Parts: sequence; structure tokens; C-alpha cells
Amino acid sequence: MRFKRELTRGRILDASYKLFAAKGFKQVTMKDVCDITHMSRGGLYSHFPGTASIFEALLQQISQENFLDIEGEIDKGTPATEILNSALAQMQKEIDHPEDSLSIAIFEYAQMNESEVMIDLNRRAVDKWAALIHYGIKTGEFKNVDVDETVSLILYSYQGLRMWSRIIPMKKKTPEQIINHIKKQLIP
Amino acid sequence: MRFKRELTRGRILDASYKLFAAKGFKQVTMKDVCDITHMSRGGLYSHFPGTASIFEALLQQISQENFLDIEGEIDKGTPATEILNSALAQMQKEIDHPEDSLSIAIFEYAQMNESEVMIDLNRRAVDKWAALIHYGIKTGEFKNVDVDETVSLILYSYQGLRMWSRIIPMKKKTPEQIINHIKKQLIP
Amino acid sequence: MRFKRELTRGRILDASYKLFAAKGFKQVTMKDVCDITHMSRGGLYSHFPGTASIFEALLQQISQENFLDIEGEIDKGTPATEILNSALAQMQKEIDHPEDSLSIAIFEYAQMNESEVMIDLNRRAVDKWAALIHYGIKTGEFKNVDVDETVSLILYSYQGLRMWSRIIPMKKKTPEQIINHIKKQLIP
Amino acid sequence: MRFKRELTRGRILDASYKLFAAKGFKQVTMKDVCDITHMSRGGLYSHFPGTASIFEALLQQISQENFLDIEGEIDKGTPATEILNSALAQMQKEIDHPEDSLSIAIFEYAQMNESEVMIDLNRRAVDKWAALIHYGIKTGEFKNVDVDETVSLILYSYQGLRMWSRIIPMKKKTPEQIINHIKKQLIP
DNA sequence: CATGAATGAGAGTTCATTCAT
DNA sequence: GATGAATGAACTCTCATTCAT
Repeated sequence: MRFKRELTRGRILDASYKLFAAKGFKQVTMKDVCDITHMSRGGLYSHFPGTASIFEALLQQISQENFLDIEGEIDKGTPATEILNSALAQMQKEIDHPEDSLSIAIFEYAQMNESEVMIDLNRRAVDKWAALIHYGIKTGEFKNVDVDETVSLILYSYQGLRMWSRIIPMKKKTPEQIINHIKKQLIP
Repeated sequence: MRFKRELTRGRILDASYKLFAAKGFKQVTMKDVCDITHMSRGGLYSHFPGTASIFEALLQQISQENFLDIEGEIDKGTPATEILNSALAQMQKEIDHPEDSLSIAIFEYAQMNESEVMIDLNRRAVDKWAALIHYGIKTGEFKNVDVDETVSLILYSYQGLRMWSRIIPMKKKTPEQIINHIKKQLIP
Repeated sequence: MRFKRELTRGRILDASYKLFAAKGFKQVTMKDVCDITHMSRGGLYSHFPGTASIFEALLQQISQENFLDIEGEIDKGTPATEILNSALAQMQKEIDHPEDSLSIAIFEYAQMNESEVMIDLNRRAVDKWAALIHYGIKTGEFKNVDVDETVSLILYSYQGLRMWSRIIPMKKKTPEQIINHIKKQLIP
Repeated sequence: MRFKRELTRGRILDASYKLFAAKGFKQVTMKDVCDITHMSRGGLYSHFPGTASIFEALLQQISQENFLDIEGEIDKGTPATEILNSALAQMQKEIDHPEDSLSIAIFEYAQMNESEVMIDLNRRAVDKWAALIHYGIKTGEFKNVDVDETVSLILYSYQGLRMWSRIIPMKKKTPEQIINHIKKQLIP
């Protein structure tokens, strides 16, 4: 039965991903999840004691899927420019399809839960980007920029973009401009 | 009695500003507003039919208060550098005191209401910054940057900063770095 | 409106007295009270935040109604024997009509709430009976019994009686026997 | 397999005894029993269809264990005083350790189930004590008291004591006083 | 107009009980 | 038989909203 339990759990997570992506964190109720999964109240509660718990499981899953393994690529010796392009492409993709991303839900969740999770996620993102830039500078592919400053610039302009792209219609070229700007900072 | 009505309205708006700043938009209930204003349910409803309505009145008020009248300063011939510094200082102030700002509430409100308000606010911000940068370029104070790109950079990195500063503890120098970066883009 | 509020409150208390007397404390839900008072959920909750709160109000009321003012009678100089007879008659009445009494509900409530209320009620009962017996001894109406022991005997056999009379059919003479026993202890 | 079934049944009864003693009857759920016995829902249900059924089995068991076999002792010719002392000692023990006893659970159960069980238990207790007192009177060890009255006094003051000792902190000497009182009634 | 009592919809949560495996 | 996943009923509690006074 272990197996069936895992299956249901997976089904719940998949379904609620869609809910959270569409509605953010607070707006999703256990009833919503019941409805979308066609499960009963009690059944759902036996898997997760609340939406926060479901969301945390999703965060776990996401952070393990590890969108782009920058450190791994560095170790493999992939050129910094190539890694940068992949990472930026991924960013662009998320901004272009904001409805598929948990960004807003994560933000709302973070607001309500003084959890270390966000601090952790942030720190890991900072570390990744810092590693990439250091690496690019060392290989001579990147300009000798202020690493901290550049990382901040990348992360926060990205966050700003991806959150507001959910709110206001954004010209297609806007994220491209930001991404270009970042490239110009780094690539000679 | 027109006058008294306006007073009460003002009292409601002042009180709810605090609520929205502290709790965001969705989390504020009409009951909260009743409690904080010591008004009766019916009384409050006779002024505003719901929290959205209160919030819209606040947005109105804010956009009229017009934090920095960039166009006005340009007309007065204030040096572009000086206007820039004021504008950036204001940004920094808001980021340093995120608990006083409606940023998150605005964001939440925008998410739930496909309202033109956000688009409008955004367009006006874009226009202001574009005007400033054009002006600075014309007066020779600013470098000949890509205006659109620079405006996007400023606005979205600012949004990213001010929203995430509510969520994760941010090093004091982080906003300074972003602001410095912006200055470096513009000022030779 | 103060007046109406008090009226409703009284209505709720009257109705829930019946419920608690019939079903004990735990078994009564807010829904039961809604049903019996024909009030809505929210309306009821605006008066009392839960069954415990209603019950506490009832206890308050009861302890103020002050079934028999033993101290008062002593001050008035009523003969001890007469006071004793009244007090015992009252006990008998409660045991004969157990369905009208909150005894079981009080017991259940006490079990769930480490409240001082029970300790208080108990202490007051002890004090009353002790005062009466001391008084009777002083006036020479009562035998020179061990006051503490007699009070314990009275109170606990009474409690035992009134609780078990709810559970098992009790011969009419059983409480009479106990009461007679008590009288024999005290009256020469 | 008959054997294993009995074992499991015993395990369930032992575990639920603790639950009932700690929480009373109503407060114990089938879930609690599952948890404490580490059994599955279905497994438990295949033994007992509900908490009432478990409790009834416990009552059965208890009444068979026959805490003190008064009739047996009488038949053996044990002196009435000795039997009385044992019986009272047992009472005192239960009052001193109310947390080990089902008293409250029994009471709650009786309230909810118009069952003959309580009437039976009560009748048997009455019979035992009556037999003992008659025996003591016959052997000349006890005074020639009113048997019915004395039995009522013993049983109900005992019930009162043991139930209220769960609710209010009771002075150690209180049960001793009651027990002494009983002894004084019987022993010249 | 203001008041605040009352309504009722709906979210959260817990369990007794069933049933496919 | 045993298992434990799932169901669904029942309860608690909170608010937006209405309406008699």
C-alpha cells in the first residue's frame, strides 16, 4: 500500500501545483484541493494537514528538481558564457509563462511563514550566481565586475520582473532588455 | 454634514492604510477596519462597500500625493542629477522601511482585480522615469543610454527589492548596490 | 440596544440550561444551542465564543441565585435545626429531580477545565456547612460532632447521590436514609 | 488462531483501560485506540464495533476480577472487621489514585447507555455490603445498624469522594474521615 | 444616516465507518 | 482475517453583508 499512498500524494501535489500557480498561496483552500483532486476532505487531510504542508512539499520537490545545476556545470568545465545563457534563458522562460510558476505563491507563503525556507532558497540562489560570476571572471570570459552587486542586480530585477509580469501586461521586449543589460554587465 | 462625512472617510483611510501596510490586501477584513476605526459595521458600509473600495480610495490618494513631481522639477529646470538623487533616495527610504509601504498590498490587490489601476500606475512611473532620463541626456548630465532598458531596469529591480525586503532579511548594502548601479548607468 | 442584547443573552442561557441539564457539558454543541434558540451560528457566537463560555455564565448566575443563604439565616438567628432542614430539603429536591440539575454538566465541565471555579464552589459549600454546624453546636441544638468530618460526609454523600441518581433508578427512600443519617449525626 | 485472536483482544483491552481511566468514556475515540495499540482501523473494528463495545468488555472483565470477594471471605469465616478493613482500604486506595480508576468513564458510559450493566453493578455492590454488614451484626462484631441505610451511606459517599477527587484537590484526611465515620457506625 | 444584532455561507478539522486489496 | 486509504457527516469558528431600530 506504500505505493498507492505515494501515488495519491503525487496526484495531490500535481493538482495543487496548478492551483497554487494560478491563485497564489493564501487563496487556495483545502476544499479547492479536494475538488480538483476529487478527494474527500478526510482523505486529503490524511495526506496533508493543511495547505501549508502541501506547499512545503511542493517547495521541497522543486528545490530538488534543481532547475539548473550551475555548480555541476562549472565542475564539468562548461564555459561560463554558456551557463549564463542557459540560466538567463530559464529566467526568460519563467517570465514568459508566469502562469506556470509558483513565484507569487512562494512570495505569499513566505510572507505568512517566517520560515527559514525562503532565506535558504535565497541564499542558495545568491551562492549559485556568485559562483558562476567568479568562475567567469577567473576564466576571463566575464568582466571583472563587483560580484555582490551584480548578483543583487540579477536576482532582484528578476524577482521584480516575474512578479509584476503576473500583474501587468508586459511588453515582450522588457525582460529581454533586462537580460541584455545583465549580459552587457558581464560579457565584454 | 458633507464635511463630517469627509472627515470620517479620511479617518477610515488613515486607519486602513496602517492595516494594509501591515497585513497586505487580502488579509484585511471589514471587521478589522471596524475594529481599528471603532465604527459600526453599518456605518463603515455606508462609506465603503468593501475592502477593495477602501483600497482603491487609498490608491487614488497616494497617486495624487505624487511623491516626487519629476515633471514639475524638470519644468523648473532642476538639474537631472539632483532629481535622480531625490528619486533614488525616496526609493531607498521605502526599501529601508518596508513596513510603512503598501507595496505588498498593492501587489495582492492587483492580482485579484484585473483593474486598470495598476497598468495606469505603472505607465505613469515609466513615463516619469523616461522623461527624467531623456531630460538628463538632453542636458548632457546623463550618458546616452537606452531609455527603455534603463527604465525597466530601475523599476523592476526596485520592485524586486522592495517586495523581497519584506520577506527575507536584506543586507543594508544590497539596495545601495542596486542604486549605485543605476547611478553608474546614468552618470558619466 | 443594550436591552435587546441582554434579552437575547438571557434567552440563550435559559435554553442552554435545559440542554446542559439534559445532556451534560461535553455533549452540548454550539449547533445544539443554535437549534434550540433558533439563532444563527454567527449570532450565537457574537454572544458567547463557545459552550464553555455559556456554561460559565450559567455557573455565575446559579452561584448568585444563592440557593440557600445559610450565613444570612444564621445572622437572622433562625434556629440551626430549621436551617438544616431547609438545606437538606433542598438537597432532597435536587436528587428527586435530577433532570433539572446541572450536576453532571458541572462535573464534566470541571473535568475538562482545571478551573478555579469548582474549587471555589466547593470551598464555599464547605464554609457554609461548617458555619451552620458550628452555629448549631454553639446554640446547643447540634451534638458536638467533628465539624470537618460531618461536612465531608454531607457533601460527598450528597454528590454521590445526586450523580448516581442520574444513572441508576434510585429507590425513593435512599436519599431519605442518607438525609436521616445526617440528621441523626447532628440532632440529639 | 483462536488463541492469537484472544491475545489481541486482551491487548486492546489493556491499552484501552489506560485510555478510559485517563480520559473518561466519551473522550476516547476508536482512533485513540488504534493509535495506542498500533492496530489498523479495520483490524480493530474486526474485534470491536465501537468504543462502547470495548468498554463493555472491560466492565465484564472488571466485574469478574471481583476486587474483593466479600462473599467468599464470609464463607471462609474471616472476621467481619477484617473484611471491612480490607474493603475500606481498597476504597481508600482507589480514591488516593483516582487516575488509575475507571470511575469517571463508568459514569459517563452509564449516562449514555441506558444499560442494565450499571444497575447490575450497583445491585451487586449493594448485596455485598449488605451481606457483610448482616454477617458482622450476626457475629456481634458490628453494631445493630440499619443495614440499608448504612450501605447507602457507604456506597454514595464513596462514589461522591472518588468522583470529586478527580476534580478538586482533596485533602488527604478527607477520605480518611469518611472511612472513619463508616467504621464508627459499624464497630462498637 | 448610524448602529450593532443577526444571518448564512464557507473554511478548517476530526472521526466513525466502510471497503478494495 | 488484516490493512489503511478513503468517505462523508458533524462540529467549530469567522466574516461579509443585511436590516430593523
